[in-house]
Amino acid sequence: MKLGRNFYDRDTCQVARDLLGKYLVRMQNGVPLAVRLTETEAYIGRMDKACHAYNYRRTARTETLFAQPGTVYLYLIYGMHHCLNFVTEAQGEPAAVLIRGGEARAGLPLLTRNRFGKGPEDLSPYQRKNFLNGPGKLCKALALTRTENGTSLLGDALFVCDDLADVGLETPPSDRAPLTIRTGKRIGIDYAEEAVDFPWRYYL
DNA sequence: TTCAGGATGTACT
DNA sequence: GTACATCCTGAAC
Repeated sequence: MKLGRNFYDRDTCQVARDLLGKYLVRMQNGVPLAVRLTETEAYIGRMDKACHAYNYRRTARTETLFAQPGTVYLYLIYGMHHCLNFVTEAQGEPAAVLIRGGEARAGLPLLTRNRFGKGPEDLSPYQRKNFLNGPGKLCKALALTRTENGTSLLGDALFVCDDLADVGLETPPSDRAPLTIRTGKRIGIDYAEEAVDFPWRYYL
């Protein structure tokens, strides 16, 4: 079923871990796009120098991080890529999970069209391999931009669910195998001093 | 397969 | 003015 507010209203690392293997569903013009989540990272403002809202820093950009759990935090990075995050913990606690990677499960033709401007059958092996393995790539394939910043994950346009049957699709049996969750240091935050070593990256 | 370097716009100092 | 929770390309191996 669709994950509710209570799922996001928890410890951020726990949410990041629990999101692995779940399905992110995005409705684009009535077409369901579904991605199985395989890589996430936790960011916690109260003590994490890698977080945009470190030490409760409140600006126009970080305002979304203080919103209710289950809110979408979407920003532009390096002038050209978007990063999708799910706000966690109680309202007023700036924290979120960055969605770093996934695997396509539904809506493949539209996903590849968004990402590469062509159909699945026309992808090169390199494009197949590097399809959704990065936060910017995932946003491009799902057609997510800052327009979605501040929107809710509890609605019908963008949400996460346990099972593809919730969207009228079939969950592949291989997705039901037990998950092996790995952890490691987060990517691309070399500036974050002691937080560089926090093992807050989770992946299958 | 790996690596270096460039693209590009916004937030914040 | 500087830094940035990234991605792509082309060259070398």
